[in-house]
Amino acid sequence: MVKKHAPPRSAPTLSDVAQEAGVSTATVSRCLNSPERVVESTRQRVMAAVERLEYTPNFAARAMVAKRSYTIGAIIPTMENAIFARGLQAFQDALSDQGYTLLVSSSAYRPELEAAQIRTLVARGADGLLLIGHDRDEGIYDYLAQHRVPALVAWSYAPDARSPSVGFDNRSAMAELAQHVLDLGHRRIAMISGFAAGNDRARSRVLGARDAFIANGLDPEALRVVETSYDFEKGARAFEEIVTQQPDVTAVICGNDVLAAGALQEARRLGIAIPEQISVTGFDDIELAAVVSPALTTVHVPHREMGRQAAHALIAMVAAASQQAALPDVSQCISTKVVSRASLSPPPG
Amino acid sequence: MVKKHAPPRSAPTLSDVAQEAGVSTATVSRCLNSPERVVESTRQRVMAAVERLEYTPNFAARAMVAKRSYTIGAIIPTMENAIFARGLQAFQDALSDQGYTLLVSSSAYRPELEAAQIRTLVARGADGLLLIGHDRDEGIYDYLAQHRVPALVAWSYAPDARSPSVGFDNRSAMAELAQHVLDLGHRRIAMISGFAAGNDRARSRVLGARDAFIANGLDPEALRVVETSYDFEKGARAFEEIVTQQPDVTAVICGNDVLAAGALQEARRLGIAIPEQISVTGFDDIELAAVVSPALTTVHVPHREMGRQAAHALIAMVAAASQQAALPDVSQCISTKVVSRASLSPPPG
DNA sequence: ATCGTCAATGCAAGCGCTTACATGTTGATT
DNA sequence: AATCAACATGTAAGCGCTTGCATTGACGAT
Repeated sequence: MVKKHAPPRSAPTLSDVAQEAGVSTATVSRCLNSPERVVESTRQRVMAAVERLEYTPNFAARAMVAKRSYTIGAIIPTMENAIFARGLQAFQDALSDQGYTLLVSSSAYRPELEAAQIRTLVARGADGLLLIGHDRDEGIYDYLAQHRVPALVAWSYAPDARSPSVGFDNRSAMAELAQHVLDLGHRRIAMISGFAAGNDRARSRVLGARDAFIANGLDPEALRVVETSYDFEKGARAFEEIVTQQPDVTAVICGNDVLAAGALQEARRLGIAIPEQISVTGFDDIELAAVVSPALTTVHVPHREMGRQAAHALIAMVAAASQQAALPDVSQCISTKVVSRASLSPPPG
Repeated sequence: MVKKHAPPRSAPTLSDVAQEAGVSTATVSRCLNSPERVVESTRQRVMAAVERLEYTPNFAARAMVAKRSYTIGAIIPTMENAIFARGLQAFQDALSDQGYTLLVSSSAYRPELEAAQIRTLVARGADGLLLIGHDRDEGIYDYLAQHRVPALVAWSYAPDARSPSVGFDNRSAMAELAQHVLDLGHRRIAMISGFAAGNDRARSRVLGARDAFIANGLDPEALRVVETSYDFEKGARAFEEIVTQQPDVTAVICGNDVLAAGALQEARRLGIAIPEQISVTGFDDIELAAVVSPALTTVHVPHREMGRQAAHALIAMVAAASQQAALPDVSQCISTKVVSRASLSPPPG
């Protein structure tokens, strides 16, 4: 007779544990979810059975009945560069602490992809969503509202937008940085910006720079802006374009550190001394900013702090939503500050 | 009399659709999952109802009965720096193309955290897991086997390890780079490595460097190794330690580009010219490597390619597992190559 | 006309869990 | 000793879906 293997025991279920411990499934469930409701002695017996069987509750089943998945979705424009990485890491850490899991997607800065991913995440039962920036189709907010999935916007603070946000004021942050540039005496300034379409952060930063021009009695249109995608290489190309077409610029304000690093690299290639001939500034203060040479003068954004706050805010929203309560006001403006490093100095001459 | 709102219609279910279309739930389910099994006319009626109600299947319910979640979990040591970002992005893109969603966690290089996260992801019903490196407790592999969750290791190739892997040969890649260093005439060499404990990649890289020493008839113990965590600042400190204690070194091999960038920064601070006084090398070839100055000589790892391949491999494993089939052999060694840039030159003198 | 066949559809079980409600125990109170 | 909280535990319904099996009816063959 052929020796029978033990049937490939598939994952133990609640009732396996119940049987093993000699109690009902309800008791096991209670041990796991509200241990105070079951008496010490039973609990120990149950827990022992749980250990012995290496039981782990089936998530789908739990989510189905609880109508909560303890999952948060995040859709970021890209995972490739470090812009969102640090903040997202902090976001995830804070989430884990509260027993939530993170589902991430990246949209490659493409609105239609983002919309599709939002639907996917909602269909997957995400309890809440983290979105970057405010700029998106109204219909998406309707969809979210209808499905009762709270969404929080990060990386951009806008108190009266459709969604609450935990972020910073891109516009005034950039205005402050531009003011530094102007204070040093620069007047022929160009800006390399991320594409403005569908990106309120990029747009606000340009507006901020122009604000500073206005505040100094200058024509804001004198700020030449080159738009491109957030990419080293693109930053380099934009810088090249600027110095070719406008050889007299003395400062180039970049929409973020990645673009600025690209500009620096191109400058080196072209033999342009930074900051002696041209000053360059960044935005975000990712690690890169301090490592390139010359180190970048940039706007420091406390990404970790923002990520953590965003997690708490979103969890609060989810909790409120699950009790049908009114959404709490969780919006928060995280403050930024300009950090001065070597890449910015007075104009030559 | 108070005007009643329509009851906050919660998400429509299969049976809502069935009723709307005048068919049974089974038919609706079939329309959605195997449309060829239902006749054209009925299908149209059902689809119309689906549209009208804006029905989206409940994911948890589906996952529960199908025992498939179309979710892949990935646990990476950190999201903070760009080491894993690019590969993970490619991994995610490939996954999305196949209808899978990615669940990510980061373990902060802490084994116990990683173990906990593996359990969480399995409990969450991940169909498969992407893990970085081979080094972990045997028990984890047992756990995974018992739960029938296929796991693929990436960033490290080891054909006879417990798990299949899609990665590169850290050891020989580093040996090749070290050979370049030796070829230039360097003999007093130090290495800044990531912590070796629990990190086979870090260990292999050190071994690789020693291999090159041996191949050149040198004492492998002559390679002084400083271990630290993968962090700019730590790289800087380690570099400082090395040049203080061994002022005669002419080359510092770093375990990755982040450490190397830290070393570069510290060298600048100390007024040490790279590569004139000391050469520095990295590993990974993340974008950073080309942007710092001097640009880093490093080992180029095709992260995107690796991510994509890993996704396909893992999906194949999941498919096999779900049909109880034997796991296909998906292991793959991705080839790397040394890229020479300015940070490495012959020793002074 | 009768029967068999097969495609289309319906019926109903059950996935693993939570929870309202029912039942059983205990000990304090009178 | 009888009564009754108050609490511990069990019973069982059902969450939304898929799927094996039963049923129906149309059609061609006899």
